[in-house]
Amino acid sequence: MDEETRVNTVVSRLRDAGYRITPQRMALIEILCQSDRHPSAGQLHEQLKQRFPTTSLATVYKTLNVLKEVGEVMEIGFAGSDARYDSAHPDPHPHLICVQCRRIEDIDVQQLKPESQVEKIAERSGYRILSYRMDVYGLCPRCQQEMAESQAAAS
Amino acid sequence: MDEETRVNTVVSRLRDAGYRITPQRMALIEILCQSDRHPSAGQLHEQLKQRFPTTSLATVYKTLNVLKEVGEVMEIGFAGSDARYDSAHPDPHPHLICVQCRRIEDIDVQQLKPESQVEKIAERSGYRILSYRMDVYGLCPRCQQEMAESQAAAS
DNA sequence: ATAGATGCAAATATTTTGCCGCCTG
DNA sequence: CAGGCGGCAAAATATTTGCATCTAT
Repeated sequence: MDEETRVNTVVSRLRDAGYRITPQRMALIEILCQSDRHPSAGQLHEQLKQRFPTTSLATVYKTLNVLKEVGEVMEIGFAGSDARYDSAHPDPHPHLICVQCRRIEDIDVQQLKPESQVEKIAERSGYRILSYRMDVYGLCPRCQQEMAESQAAAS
Repeated sequence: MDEETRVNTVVSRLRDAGYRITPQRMALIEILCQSDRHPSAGQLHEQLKQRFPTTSLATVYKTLNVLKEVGEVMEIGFAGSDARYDSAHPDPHPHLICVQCRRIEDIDVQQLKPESQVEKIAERSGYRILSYRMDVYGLCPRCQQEMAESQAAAS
């Protein structure tokens, strides 16, 4: 799905749920769909202010909550850090997170099939499974290299 | 590993890292190892105050950070909510989380083998994988039943 | 026209930090 | 007895809420 189609999908979903499409919301949706990083509310606010300088952070949070409600953004929460948002790929999928530079990448689901495993869990636990989350933590190639270089310099 | 052994392991790890074993820390470690729930800092503080009424929440956080540092507690963070801690099972393992009552259960790793999948990710991404996290969200049997009953009453 | 949205500020919630007196090792 | 630790309060961070004004439908 290309970016424009994705934006239209989100807009329709909002409208159908009875929400208004304001310029600020429109802009936020576009920003969300453009970014393949996984921005925080603050980062989204910074970008939004470039187009609407008076926009408040509260509006960003309110809009994000609305988008969560209609299922068009996924929120990824971490302890001691702010939450990250992903609208380009609202369906559950695993993330690869660099513990050094905080970069968050999507993992190609082709590589990993958690769904079949999740079903097994449902059967044995009696839970009705709604979604899942999988994060893999590590050092990205860039940070590995930087650490190797700084170690070499120190010795 | 039984609870007493686990407590001793944590205590040794702290001592070896040069940290002191104070009565408050001892008590917190015991509380952590006893609970199979996944308590928050506030809940731990409540329990700790039963034995040491003057204990402050700051001390709980400081001790938890020390324990994280030596790798003897795992912190599980959520957006918009407080972090939960798990010392009984510090190795990475999946969690089953009820979105209604916030209960967090451990998933028997026998049911699920994320490690093999995680290795595949390492190969293809160039990341050095350090750990992973997997959460499955759903409704626990109890909450399913409660929802069914309240719906029946409403109709 | 009007229900709902924005933006500002203040409130909440969670976690961290500074400082001082106390206690463990 | 010395440096680390506990406790208190204040700060820092992240998110939500109240309210007056404005606007999309």
